[in-house]
Amino acid sequence: MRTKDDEKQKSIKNAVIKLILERGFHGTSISKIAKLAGISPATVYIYYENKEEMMRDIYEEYAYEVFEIIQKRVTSNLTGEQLIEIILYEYYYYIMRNRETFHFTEQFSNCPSLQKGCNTLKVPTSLNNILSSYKERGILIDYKNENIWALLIYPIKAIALNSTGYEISDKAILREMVTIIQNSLLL
Amino acid sequence: MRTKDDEKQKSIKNAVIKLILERGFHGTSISKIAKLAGISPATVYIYYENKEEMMRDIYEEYAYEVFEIIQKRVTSNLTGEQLIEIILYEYYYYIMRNRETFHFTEQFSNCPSLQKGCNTLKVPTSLNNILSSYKERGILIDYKNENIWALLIYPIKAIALNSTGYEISDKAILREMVTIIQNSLLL
Amino acid sequence: MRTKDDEKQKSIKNAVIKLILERGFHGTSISKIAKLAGISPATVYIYYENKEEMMRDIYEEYAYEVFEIIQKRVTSNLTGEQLIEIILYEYYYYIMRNRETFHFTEQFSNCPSLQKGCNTLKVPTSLNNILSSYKERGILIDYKNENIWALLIYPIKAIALNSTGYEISDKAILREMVTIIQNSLLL
Amino acid sequence: MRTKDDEKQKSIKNAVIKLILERGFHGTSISKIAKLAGISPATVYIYYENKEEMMRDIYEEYAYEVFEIIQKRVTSNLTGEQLIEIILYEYYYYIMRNRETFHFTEQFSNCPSLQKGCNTLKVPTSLNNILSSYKERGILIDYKNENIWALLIYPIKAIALNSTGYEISDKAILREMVTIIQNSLLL
DNA sequence: CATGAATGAGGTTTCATTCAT
DNA sequence: AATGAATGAAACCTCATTCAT
Repeated sequence: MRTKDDEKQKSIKNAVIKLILERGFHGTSISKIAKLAGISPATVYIYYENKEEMMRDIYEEYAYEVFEIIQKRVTSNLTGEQLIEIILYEYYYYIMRNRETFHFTEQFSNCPSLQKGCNTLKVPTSLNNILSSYKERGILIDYKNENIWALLIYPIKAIALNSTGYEISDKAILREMVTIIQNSLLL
Repeated sequence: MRTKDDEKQKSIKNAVIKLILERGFHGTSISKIAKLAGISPATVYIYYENKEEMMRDIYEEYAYEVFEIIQKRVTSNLTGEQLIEIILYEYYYYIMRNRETFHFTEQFSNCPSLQKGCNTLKVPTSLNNILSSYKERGILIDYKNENIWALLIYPIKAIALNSTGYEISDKAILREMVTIIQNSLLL
Repeated sequence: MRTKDDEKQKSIKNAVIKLILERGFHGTSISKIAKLAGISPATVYIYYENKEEMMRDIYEEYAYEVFEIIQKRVTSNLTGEQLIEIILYEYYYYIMRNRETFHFTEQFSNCPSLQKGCNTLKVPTSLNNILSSYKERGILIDYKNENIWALLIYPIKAIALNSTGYEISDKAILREMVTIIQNSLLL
Repeated sequence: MRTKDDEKQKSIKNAVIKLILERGFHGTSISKIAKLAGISPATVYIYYENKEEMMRDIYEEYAYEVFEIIQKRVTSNLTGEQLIEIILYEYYYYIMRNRETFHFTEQFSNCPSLQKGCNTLKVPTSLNNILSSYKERGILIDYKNENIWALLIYPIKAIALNSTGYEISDKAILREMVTIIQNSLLL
């Protein structure tokens, strides 16, 4: 028998992300995915039980990616300023480097019918542990974690999505935002 | 008859928003809309040229609504604290009161194919003028407007979307967020 | 608006019966039906909610037809011999005249998955009343109705389905069967 | 290995019959059969050339089973009453014991496309010989064999298929039917 | 012998839109 | 203006079968 082809699954994923970005969810059909991936529509169903499961699987693969990246760059011996700077920069440049997958996950998390049965995105515990450690050491103000993450992530999303494309002004905005967040969260 | 028409158009809009929330974009078809609105599919095409135009029209009607509401509550004789508190509270409770239309517009603004030909959401000039006025009077720190709005709006979105449903903890989170934003934006 | 076309519905029914007879249930697809009826597959769904409902509807239309025909020919002033002769002959020639619809209904009643939700065929009350009347008058032996119908109908089915096509021998067989049944059911 | 093969083929057959009963012909696919039989779809094609041949093979295996059973129980030294009683009872209880295979064969024999190339069911010669023997001895009335079999088999089918499930009334109906048939066929 | 991967063909159904009244 | 009928195109998915191991 033939063995399952990782390349093939990868090309399905790429096709999904490309199409979602270009044409949105409705506009991304199995046959279009298959055509772009260079396989038969029927083959998709060897790798995924149905369209919904396929979307969820790909979503969950990418949804946590950014947190994993951040996690790798963050350690407990950073200053508070460094901690915030790294998180914000990493998040910002992740979006810029991965506009496609980022848009994909954003669309997904705004579509209630797709999210059904799909764990809503949670910040990994280990990252919350780091926050706790900085709070205990009196570096980070003792705000609720929900609010801290809302401040670390969402404003960055806003400026990344509205990015002008002019590198100089983008950098200035990001630079300023880092300062604002540092001032608001550090003692 | 003028009245009749307006009623019909209104019932189309309501049907669209209800269906989008319940079943997402795919899952919202002309015939379902027509059935829910109590009219014939063909009648939809008397009011809108096609589906896309219909969606865009409804989107634009609701996208600015929240800013209009905020604008009405904001005047130049508020203290900085009041200004920020009002914007944040109004935005938060708008989302809570209008989850349906809010989700609709959020989905829309994340779907590239729908947004085509549809002005991306911009904060109205009058609101930017108010920011300028507070900056000039030395009340608001002179950050870039992009960043100020990113801070006034996006963290609130985050906490509104993650709302637990328990009023007490929701209120505490919101209360704290207001304080944080006040501290970070006011001199 | 266009009005629903009875001709169209009739041609759908004919197509269904023809195809079922030629190729069985599996082998009778909506698109084949539509092609044979000269309409679009989508149009079928204007007349029937889905395939199952379509099949059931057509089945129920024809399943009772034979009983209606028998009913019209049967009155209470017949002798016992005449009663049985008429029922058997009518049933036999109905099958011969309507092989297509008969086969259709037979297949249907043997397919458990199709019958689900479809009243199993029952002999109409009025016919049962006639049996009762003949029993009360001491013409028909007082057997259970289930058994009487099993004898009036099923052996005829057998010989109609195995019909050789040679009219002379077919007639002789039928003639003999009438005698047998008369002898077994009449006092 | 011989044993292994036979087991596999048997498990295919069981899967087919189970699925046919549960979900009808359409609804019984090679892959479902394979899954239920615990083998690969491709393996089915080692045992059968294609789906049609598989169905026919299984049909022919079971179609004659009931006659074989009857044959074993019938000998020439029975009285006429016993002969008829035994045939009717054996047939009835065969259906009750083997509803699955019985339904399978019934469906098959009503589906023209499946029957193609498949000998239509004929009563085995040896059983016809027995009828002849009883006729010659003046026990059985000299009706045509077609009619005798139509009376021995088809009314029983009717009452077995309409079985109420209440053993007492079922038994009474069967008991009565035996008497009727005995009276109508015996001198 | 046995397998899971692969697929073209086709299944049922819904879609956005137009037609005829 | 308003409608239900009508439809070509396309949606998702399964099928019987073959391929490569």
